[in-house]
Parts: sequence; C-alpha cells; structure tokens
Amino acid sequence: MKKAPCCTHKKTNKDLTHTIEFLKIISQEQRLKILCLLKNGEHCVCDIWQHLDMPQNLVSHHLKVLKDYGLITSRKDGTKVLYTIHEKAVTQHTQLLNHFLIPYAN
Amino acid sequence: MKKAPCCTHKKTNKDLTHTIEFLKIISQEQRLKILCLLKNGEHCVCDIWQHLDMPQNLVSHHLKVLKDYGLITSRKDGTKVLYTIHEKAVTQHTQLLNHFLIPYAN
DNA sequence: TAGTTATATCAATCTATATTGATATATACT
DNA sequence: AGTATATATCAATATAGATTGATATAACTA
Repeated sequence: MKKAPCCTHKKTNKDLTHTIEFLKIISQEQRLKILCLLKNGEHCVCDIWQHLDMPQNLVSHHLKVLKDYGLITSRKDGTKVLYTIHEKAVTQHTQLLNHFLIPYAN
Repeated sequence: MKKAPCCTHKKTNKDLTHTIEFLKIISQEQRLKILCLLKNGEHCVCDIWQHLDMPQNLVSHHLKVLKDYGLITSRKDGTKVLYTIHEKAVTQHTQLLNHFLIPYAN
C-alpha cells in the first residue's frame, strides 16, 4: 500500500513549502484567469489584458510571476511576446497538492 | 468531446470565485498543515497545536476558517472538540481547480 | 531617424489577512 | 462551589503582496 505523505517528514516539509508557493501564486483571481486563458492556447500580452480587462503593466507583472515559477513559458514574435501554459509543471504541482489533501492520493 | 470551461462564461465565473476562495484558504502554511494532519484521522485542538507547535488561539482561528468553508467537520467529546477533514468537499474543490488549469480535465 | 506599438520595470500606495495578547466560555473533577 | 483543562472570540498590530502611475526598452514602419 502506498504511504500517504505526512507533514512531519523532512522531504514532505520541502514539498509543502513548494505547494504553498504554488498555491499563493494561483490563488489570485487575475492570475488564475490568465492561466485559464493560456491553457486553451498561446496568447500575446495584449490579447490577455484586453480579454481580461486589466491594465497592461499589471498583466505583465503577473505574467512574470507565473513565468518565474515555471507555470508558463514565452517566445517572442516581432514586437509581441506569446505566452503558453507549461502543462507538465502545472500538473506536477496539482498532483503534489493532492498528496497533502487526499488520503492515499496517487 | 468534453468542452473545457472558460473564464468568460457566467457559470465558470462563479466556479472561479469559489475556487479562488478555496485556494486562498489552503494557500497558508498553517492551514495546509492542519488539513494534512486531519486527512490521516480525527484530532482534537490540543493535538494540533502541540503537534504543529503553534499557539492554541491561532489554531482555533484557522480551524474556524476551515470549518466555515466546509473543509473540515467537528464533534464534541467532553471538553475536547475533535476535527476531521471533509474529504468529499476537499475532493470536489480540487477537481474544480483542475478544470481551470488542465485542458479537458475530467 | 522619428514615430508607433508592444512589453517590461520600478517605486509608492493600498488592502487583505495572519498573528498576538487578553479574555470569555464550556466541561469535568474534587 | 471552586479549580483546572480545553476551546473560542475579539481587538489591535504587523506584514505580505496586489494595484497604480510613470517610465523604460525593444521592435517594426514610414
């Protein structure tokens, strides 16, 4: 039987710290909306701020936070910068989260 | 093919608000630790604050937040109050979260 | 080169909320 | 009744981080 992680173990403490970091980043309406938009495909910054009706600099700021943590990636295309969700990273984090919340999560 | 939820739809906006509430509650080290402890079984308040080395009133406060949002339940046993994770509610919230992060999440 | 569009950065302010200290309530025991 | 233990509540403070406004950088166009 697979052992459920417990917060008293060293390794799990590290995982918990990472999970908290991940959660703090996504527990923000604007950022979750951005991720939700990007999960359906690549978008430039102007797409995002017009679509979500928020100031351009704020979007850039949130994109930086998301990118610094590896939840999205970007590539340049002329003057535009196109952002995409990093699906694998996101999935890894959500699975780690489940370990802390659900007994014997896979 | 199942349609992925999009943040521009009314119903999804409501779901997003709920998901943000859920995330704000669990994106807190002390609270995630409490949930992690409770997921492995019932515990009284003194168990929790001694185990997690945090002040009693702070634990009570966090337990109230978790209970008010339906993530845990409680029952009295003499002077003690025993708390348990509400596994079904937690699972529902994590599944909703996946819809916002992962394309075609089940 | 000058102008325009797209994006990023920085400092200052605002806001939400975690934490603390003091105290209240509730139950059990002698 | 009086004391001890367990839990909850409340007001005050501390703090992290979201938002704003101004400005910088970079690339394309005429």
